[in-house]
Amino acid sequence: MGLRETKMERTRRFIAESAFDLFVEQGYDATTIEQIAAAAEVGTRTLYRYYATKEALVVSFVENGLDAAMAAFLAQPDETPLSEALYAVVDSVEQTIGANSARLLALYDIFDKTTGLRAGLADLCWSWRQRLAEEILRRQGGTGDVLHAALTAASTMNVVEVVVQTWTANAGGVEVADIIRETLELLRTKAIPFPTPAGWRRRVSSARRAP
Amino acid sequence: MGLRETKMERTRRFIAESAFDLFVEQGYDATTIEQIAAAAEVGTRTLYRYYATKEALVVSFVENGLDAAMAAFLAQPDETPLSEALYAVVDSVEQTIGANSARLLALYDIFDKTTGLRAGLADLCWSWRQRLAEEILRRQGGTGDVLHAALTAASTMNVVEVVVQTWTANAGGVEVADIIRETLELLRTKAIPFPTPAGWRRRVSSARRAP
DNA sequence: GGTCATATGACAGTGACTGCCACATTTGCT
DNA sequence: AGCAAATGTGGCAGTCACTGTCATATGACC
Repeated sequence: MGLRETKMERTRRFIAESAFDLFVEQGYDATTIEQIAAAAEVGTRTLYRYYATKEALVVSFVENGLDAAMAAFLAQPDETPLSEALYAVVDSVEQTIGANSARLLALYDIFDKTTGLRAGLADLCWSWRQRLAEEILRRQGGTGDVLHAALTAASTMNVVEVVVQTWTANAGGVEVADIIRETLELLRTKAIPFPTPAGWRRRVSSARRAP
Repeated sequence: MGLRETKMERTRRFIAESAFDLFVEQGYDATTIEQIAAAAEVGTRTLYRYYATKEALVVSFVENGLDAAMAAFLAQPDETPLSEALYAVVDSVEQTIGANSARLLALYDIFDKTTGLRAGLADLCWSWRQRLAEEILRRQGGTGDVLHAALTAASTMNVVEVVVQTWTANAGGVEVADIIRETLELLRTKAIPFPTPAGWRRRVSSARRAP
């Protein structure tokens, strides 16, 4: 790697770091781009070449975590059952949280103190879910059902979101591993009720008793 | 209802209407707030009292649909099985789409032509999911599992999102009712694989074979 | 060491959004 | 009807995120 790229990587990190510190210290809204640029010792125009928006400065941290999770999923060989490959995602999230718990708590504190920041996070989850759906479909060799892939991706993402949310709601006082175990246990033992039109209930339940 | 409120309601509607027309005509980004205010015959300052942000002008349409869906859910008596009450949500969405299909297609066209608008939509879905989870929990008399309620809400929302997305992806060429039927059929017949650690596979599958 | 590519930063400008204040309209009371 | 309080309206000035442009500086390659 050339000197140039090394330097840029360092500035990139330094900018996010400075921004994060300022956000923690005086809040997201109260912090201007100019202040961040000054703290990071770059011009505002340069800052914008590294991070397209102010939001991106915060979201990038979560983005890194999700990228790691996606990588963990893609690293699974195609022979592994899908459910295990999906577990790699959850596992990666656990590791990420475990490795940066203090930082992440501060991060999520910024998130819910600032209405409007959540939108960026929600959007990130959304596009990530899209990508996961595509990967699941590709993994099944294109023979799979698009709808089914979308639902699978969405439901995995739900697990991640619920886990993270539960963890932050408890201010990190509960082990992530425990939350994950509990959530997956719940999914295994207690069916999630899905929408069912009134008329079909009898037919369905009798069909289920009939093999 | 007083004269004042009637008038305000009308302006509110007129503003959104004018904004929508302009967005369709010349694109979201290319339309300024001043133009919208001019078209709606109000001052910009007044416009902001009705819609807090430019984004809200677009999102409000979806918000109305989701509000109707929530109302449909809340209208279900507590005795109805949860799965049927959740169906009321899906059903409401179907009705909304059926009643405004042309308008909604134009709306979603704006959404995916404009990067950054999606965030508002994603956030709306997110907060709506939260509300649904709370209502599910309350419906079960507080005895229910928070995690389970969250997962149920999320998975219902997934159905809605997948249905709407499939419908817009087909540019309205497929009946919403068919998409819904197919999606629910899929959920009924084909289990969604959830994350499972590698070691547990045998134990689980053998447990399942042992009634 | 010279040259080319590319990163930087300053400047001016646009547009979303806000606080403030004077003005107009509705409402409620007599 | 008429007055007063409450509340909606709109203009103006100002802040701040963000962008296009261009001169300058700096690492990369020969």
